[in-house]
Amino acid sequence: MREAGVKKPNGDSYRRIYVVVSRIPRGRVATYGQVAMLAGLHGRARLVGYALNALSEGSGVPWHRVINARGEISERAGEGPAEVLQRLRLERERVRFDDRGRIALDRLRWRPRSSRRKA
DNA sequence: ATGCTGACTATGT
DNA sequence: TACATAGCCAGCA
Repeated sequence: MREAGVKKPNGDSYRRIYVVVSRIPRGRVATYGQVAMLAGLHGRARLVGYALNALSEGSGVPWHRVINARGEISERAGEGPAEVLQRLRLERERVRFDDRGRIALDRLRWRPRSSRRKA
């Protein structure tokens, strides 16, 4: 049982995901799993990838701030400019990549107040 | 209905 | 650190 009897239309899931992604501040990143959890979809990280894939260009959703748990940009099927575009957009927000093309998640991961313990 | 695929992750080796 | 597995779930043949 997921959510203990709480009923929720699956179509609503994408919308929730977009809302969460839209909250990620500039210069910060979040992982697919993290977005899923914040959207009330714990354990359904793949769904986040699905939702972002369905996004259109002028959606205004900062999809480029979502990366995988290893701190890398996930590769899409086939080859496309999306991955390169994602890195360029992040670098423009001053997000740095190391030699292996990874981001220092410990340092740049977005920590919303709701999941932040007192300093 | 079944089976496969995919912008994923946690865990074990 | 890297690879293999199992779990995950929507969309499509």
